[in-house]
Formats: sequence, C-alpha cells, structure tokens
Amino acid sequence: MSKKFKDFSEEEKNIYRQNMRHSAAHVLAEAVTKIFPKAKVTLGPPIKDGFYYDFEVEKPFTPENLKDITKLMQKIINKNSLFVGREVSKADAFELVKGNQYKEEILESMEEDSLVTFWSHSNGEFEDLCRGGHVNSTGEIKSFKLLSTAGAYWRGDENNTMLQRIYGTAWESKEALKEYINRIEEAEKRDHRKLGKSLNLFFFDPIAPASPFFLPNGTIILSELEKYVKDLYNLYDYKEVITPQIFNTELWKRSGHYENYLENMFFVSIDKKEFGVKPMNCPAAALVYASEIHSYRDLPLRLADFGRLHRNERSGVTHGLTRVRSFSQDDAHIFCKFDQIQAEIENFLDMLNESYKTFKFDNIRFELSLRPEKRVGDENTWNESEKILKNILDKNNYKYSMQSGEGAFYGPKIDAFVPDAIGREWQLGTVQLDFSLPERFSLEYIEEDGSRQKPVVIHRAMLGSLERFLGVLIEHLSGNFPTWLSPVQAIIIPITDKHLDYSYDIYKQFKSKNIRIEIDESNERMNAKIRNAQLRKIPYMFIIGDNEMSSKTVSVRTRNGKETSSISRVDILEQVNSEILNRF
RNA sequence: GCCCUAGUAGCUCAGUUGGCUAGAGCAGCCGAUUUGUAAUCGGCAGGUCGCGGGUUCGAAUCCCCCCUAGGGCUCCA
Repeated sequence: MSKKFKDFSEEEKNIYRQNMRHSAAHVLAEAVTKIFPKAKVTLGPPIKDGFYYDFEVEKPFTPENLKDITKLMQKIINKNSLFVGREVSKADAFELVKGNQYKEEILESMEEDSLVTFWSHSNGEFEDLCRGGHVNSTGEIKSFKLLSTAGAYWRGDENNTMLQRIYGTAWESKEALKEYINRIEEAEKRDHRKLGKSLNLFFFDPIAPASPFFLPNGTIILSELEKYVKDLYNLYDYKEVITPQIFNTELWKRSGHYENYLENMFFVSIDKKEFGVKPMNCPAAALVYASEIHSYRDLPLRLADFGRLHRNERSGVTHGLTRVRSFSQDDAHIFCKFDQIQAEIENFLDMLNESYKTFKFDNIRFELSLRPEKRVGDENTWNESEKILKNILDKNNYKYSMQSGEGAFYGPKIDAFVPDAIGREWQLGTVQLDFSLPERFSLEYIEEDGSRQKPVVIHRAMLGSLERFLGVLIEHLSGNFPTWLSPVQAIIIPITDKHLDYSYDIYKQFKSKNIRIEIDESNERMNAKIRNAQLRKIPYMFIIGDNEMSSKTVSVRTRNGKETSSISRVDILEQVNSEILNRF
C-alpha cells in the first residue's frame, strides 16, 4: 500500500480492517476446503474485531483442526497472492456453485439479470462467490488468530441445518492483535460472574437454574440501588405499589400474554385452575388503575412496581446476571392523557440522565423504534406519538438513531444505550407507549366535561432489571463500587491488639452514623490485613497504631493506594459520610 | 431448543496410556507471633471426583443417559 495504515483516517482504518478481515475469511475457507475437501463453504463476513466463516462439514471442528487450519492459512498468507475478481452471468454462476445449496440459495435471492462476482486468490486455487471488499493480496493480512468454533444455523434460523462456524480475528500488525487480546483479557477480569464470586455477591445453584442467590454483600448493593430509585421516585412523584405474583390465566388471556408470551411463562395449577407467574407487571398495574374511578385531575398517575418477575428463558440463552429467569425491575407505568405524553417522557428522560450520571455512565445514546408491520392503534395515533417522541429527542439534543419497524406492536419506544468503562455498549432504560393495554382492560378517566376517556399507558424502566444492572455495574466499575454502594464502606486495621480498644471507639462512632464499617481483628500482620481489604475492594482502610492512638487520629488508606496519615476523626467521618449521602 | 467444550475440597487448579489410602495453594479451625501501608510461621481438618447406569479383576480416567455451566446460533454474496 502506498499510504501507511497509521496515516489513515478512522473511517479508512475501519474499511481497511473490514476488507482485511473479510479477506482472512476467504483464506480460512481455502484452508478448510483443502484440509476437508467435502466441506461446503457458505458465508464469511467481517464482524466487529474479526471475522467468521460458516461451513457445512460432517464433523464439528476440533481445537486440533484449528491448529492445522491456522498453519495452512499462514502458508497461504506468506505466498502473498493477489485477490482477483471477475464477473459472470447468473447462469454461469449457478454452474460454478453447483452442488452447494447455500450458494445457490444466495444466487436465487439476487436480481434476475444481474452480473455476479467471484473472487479468487492463491492464483485461482480457491474461488468464492463474493460481492467483494478485499485487500490487494493475502500478505496484507498481517496478524490473525482463530478464536473459537461454534454451531450456527444457516441464516440464523433454527429450522435450517446447523453449520460449523469458525471465529477469528485479524489486525494490521502484531501489536494491534496483542492489544486486542489484552482487551479481551481485561474484559474477562471484569467478568461479573468472576467478581460476583470473589466478592461474595451472589451464586447460582443447579437446583434453581438461571436464578441468582444474593449473598449479604450483593443484597446490600441491590437494596442501595432500590433505595436510590425510590428516592428518585419521591422526587419525581411516583407512587409505589405491590402486586401479586401469580394470577389466574384469565388475566393473561385478557392482557394478550397468553397469546404472545406463552412459551416464556411459568404456570402452576391451584384447585384445578391454571395460574401464570407474572413475567411482566403491566396487567397488574392496569388492575390497580382500574380499582378506582379516576378523574382527569388524577393524571398523570405514576405507579412503580418492583415486583419479582419470572421468565422462562430458553436454556441456551441465560447468562450470569445479565439474562436470568427470576428478577425484578425498576418498573413503572404512567397513566396519562395523550397531551401529557411529551411532558411525562421528558420528565422520565431527565430522571434517567440524572441516574446514569450517578453511576458514571456517559455518552448515552438512544434508539427510537417506530411502528412495526403488525400493530394495534389507528394511523393517526401512531403518527402523532412518533412525532412526539422524535420531538423530545431533537429538542433536547439527544444522540439517537431511528429504527423503523422495531417498535412494539402496542406502541413506539425509546431505548437508552450506554458504553461501559471498556467501551462495550449496554441497553439499560426503555420507555414505551402503549395503546393496547387501556383498550384490553377498558381503562378510563372522567374528563373535565364529564365524558369517559381512555388514558395512555407509558411503560418505563431506568435501570431495567436490577440484577442485570448489577451485572453491568460490576463490569463497568470492575467491582470497585462507590462508597455508597460498597457492602463494607470502611475497615479498621489495628496494627496490634493493644490498638483494639481505640479501634472499637472509632467503630462505634462510624456505626452510629450508619456507616458499614468493620474491624479486622484477625491475628494477621498489618500488611496481610491491608491486602485482604484491597482484595475485597473496600474503599477506606483506617490504620490504627501507636501514633493514631496517642494523637486521637486515624491514618487513611484508600483502595486506590492513596495514603493520608493521622487525620482527625471528625474530618474523615465527614468525608465518608458526605460521599455516602451524596452518592458520589 | 440446537452445536461444541467443561464439571475433582468453600475457591483456583494438578491428577500422564484405567492400577496403591485422589494431591497442592488459598480460604477454614487450632497454636505460636504483636508486627507501620498488598500474603508471618507451624499444625489440624476438609472430597458421594455433577447425577444415574454400563464396560472391567479394577473407573476421577472408557461408553451411554440426564443435570448444570461456558462459547456460539444472519454484524447477511
């Protein structure tokens, strides 16, 4: 290449990497077809940070196979042969892919008279139906690594045959590859499943698959999260309700869940009647609303419900805390008049922004999902409501994209996404309009003129599932919770046991302010006590020795290694306390 | 649900082609030590080798079933 990679613009880099990764997929396909002549090639696109290629083979690939394939790929790359494209007619193309039903299917989906391109390298030893997007020659694939194998359905549809996929990554230099591997390792260190274990936050037991048990430490964090949300609810005028766990199936028929959500629900039988365990709170919220007659003066009515939900997720899709079968949400339903929608959603987004800031999540991005093909409600209502949502996003200068057709059947929605500390993006909050629920449950309010009107329902969650949010937060913070969330906020480390009495004194003082504090009374040396506290990621360590005892002070070490010797007890108490109260 | 991989002490892991009472470190308990910013020393105790079945003189190890967990299952020539 004439221009050096490092001089490329971000966009050029991306395109170059994509081409290189796609080229690597071709090289992978050549290696596989040479080692396994019966293998049928299918698709091999570049993906974020790498590429994959799906093959139809008799037996799944083994790690040994990957080694052989890697070797052969390196040989092909070393030969540095050119990628060459050619155009053929569709008829000729069918001749070329004969016997490969996957490629035939791809050809069939293409326009009638279009010309089809084939790309080859290794001087024609391998050729593949491909729209293009390669580097000039195989030698430009500087550094690659095959990562894993996996079963994958043709076109992602489980009714199709299962293919064998090989994932790989490729980079413009050895250093870039290494950096990428480091990034993966860093992510693994932050894995909430690992940290959850080492910090004693939660565990799983096969006796209740995909349902977390929260230990005292994890429970403290969840309670603090809930307390925080409740404080915001107080500020933003929400009312909290508590609703039942299981409902007669009649309810789920009425709400539509029996029709649309059946396979994700758990059912129990009581007195020969069928009951469903709630997977969502909305029908219960509707019942609460309907339990009284409402005047327009009551609206908007914001009903929060932390009720525990159960969803029967398919066995292969559950994952740590981020996809579980039993969880609670900071869920609420707002019942309002149509002309209150805008204010309500703006209000909610304000609260959402405020809360994300508290958790040090920046760069919120929104997605506005518009009407899907299958939907309820008249066109006018959709037009109006989509316009309202778009207005809100525009007016407040929120960063967002539009997803046409992705809305729920009952209304358009806005989802909030945030990147975490190492750049991975998570979907957290959501706000959805619902025109269906008021209909199904015949919800009404009495208008100023005495007429009966239908309210609009807004579903909204800020943090989403609290379990999932905790998982995300653990990875975002790498387990270093801010003081207000830390299960143990400070630990006193007496150097010898003659410092114990003074330590108790400090302990009582902090305890009386409701600070979660411990004394390390173990028969260990100070160094070991510090190490233990560090490993537990306790934000404050108070070292107590002769100096502190005689001057009635404490020496403070924070978990990031900052040391301050002999500061006044009142000062440090104030500091810790204000961090907690301000949720800093 | 489907494909692959894995499951040994509370945790992290050894356990070579089937072969002695299944090992280690950490954690735990007991004892000694009383120590200034990331591991003091010694001892003790701890295991249905995920569950069930089979092969074998003999199974953590080989085979089958089940359970659970992990990596995946259109970022579309």
